[in-house]
Amino acid sequence: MPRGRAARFPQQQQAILQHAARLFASRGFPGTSMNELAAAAGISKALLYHYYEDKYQLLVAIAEGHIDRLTALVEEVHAQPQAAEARLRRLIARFVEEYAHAHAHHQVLVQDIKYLDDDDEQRIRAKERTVVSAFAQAIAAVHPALAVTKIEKPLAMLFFGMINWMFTWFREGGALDYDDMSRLVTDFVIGGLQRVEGATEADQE
Amino acid sequence: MPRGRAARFPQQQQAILQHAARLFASRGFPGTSMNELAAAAGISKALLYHYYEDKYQLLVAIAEGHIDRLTALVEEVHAQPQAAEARLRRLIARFVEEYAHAHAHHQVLVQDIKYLDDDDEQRIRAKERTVVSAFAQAIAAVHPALAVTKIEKPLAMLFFGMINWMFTWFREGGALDYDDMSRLVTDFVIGGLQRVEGATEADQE
DNA sequence: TTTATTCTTGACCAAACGGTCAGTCAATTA
DNA sequence: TAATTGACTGACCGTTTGGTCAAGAATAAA
Repeated sequence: MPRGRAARFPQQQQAILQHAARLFASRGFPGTSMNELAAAAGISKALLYHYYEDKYQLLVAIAEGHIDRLTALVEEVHAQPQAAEARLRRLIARFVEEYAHAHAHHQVLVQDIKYLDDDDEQRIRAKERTVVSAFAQAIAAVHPALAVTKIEKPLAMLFFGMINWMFTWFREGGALDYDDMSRLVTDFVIGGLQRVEGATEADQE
Repeated sequence: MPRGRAARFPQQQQAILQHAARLFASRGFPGTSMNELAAAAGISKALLYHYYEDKYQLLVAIAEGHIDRLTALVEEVHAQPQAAEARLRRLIARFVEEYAHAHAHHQVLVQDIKYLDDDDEQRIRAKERTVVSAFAQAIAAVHPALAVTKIEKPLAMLFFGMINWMFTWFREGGALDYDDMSRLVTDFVIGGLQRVEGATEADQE
């Protein structure tokens, strides 16, 4: 006698999340009202609450979904057997690619994470840390000297700064495309790491 | 028979702006209420409106004040006669220093600029562009080949990404201090630029 | 001392907020 | 086909929002 959920339910939920990500990204979490979101999704506000418990759960779903995809990406690259520098290059290229694809979700992850409860924030930051660690490890594999002075993580963070910020100013259709950017960032990082390695070795003498 | 403004007026205005910058930085512009700000400043909400016309003017004052200081900083370094690489190093060091000093104001400039009216946003973004251009120029002075392919500005933006992001993760008291960070960033950038110069020259052959 | 003005506040306002609710309608299944 | 539930909405709720206002206290110039 019951009646199951409609087959469209997950798609509709996903569509709402997509609109939410775009709005949160451009107007911020507190700056986005549920009325705006309902209008953007083309449904009533009440129906919004049929698909998500409340506004906050949307934020959690966006942030957690994105960091989980990044984690999966790291593991995917890690699983492929290849030389250290090739792996670092591949990692950088795949991240630029993923950020370009999930622009809004990524912006929400970096800019609206502060609106999470302590519990949720800590859980998601922990996942972020594993991603950063994987990057730091990939860096240390190319330049073992950097791990000696324990600056692989700060260097990984400098890299994340570059590409997080990239999507606030980079617009496709200009002189450079994503491939150019990916190559530019990769060369910049590889060169920067070499130089820092040289400088730290000089310091230790 | 009149009565001038109290001598404390500008200081009080400045103190309020300081509290506003800290709150906007940590909770976002739409996420900060005037009640919270009044409480943080230790005054009534009504008195807040004696010192500032409305909430929006606080945002403008924070953003514009900060970008004006950065502009002044660029001109100060530009006025000193010195070699190209020394000037770039000096510029980077002074920026890291200034960001460290005006942490909250800077965060507001980068994260809450989107809440400005079109007019104000355009005016402030124009000022930002002059700062970026100055950096791009300093980069091109060290590596003229980069200007040929017109990638000095993207490279300058990669640099800004590094240091903008830096203040979301870097905390004094750890293994590295600001001087270490400044040196690390500088070496990283100098090395990265060299490598990119080499790569672009190879592309052109 | 008078007088004009600033400094300061608690009480207040309309609008917008996140969220709820009663109820309509359509689909599923027994 | 009758019962049950999911999909969906407009009207509504209490609270908080940015902002105002009348009025008192403090203060400096005349």
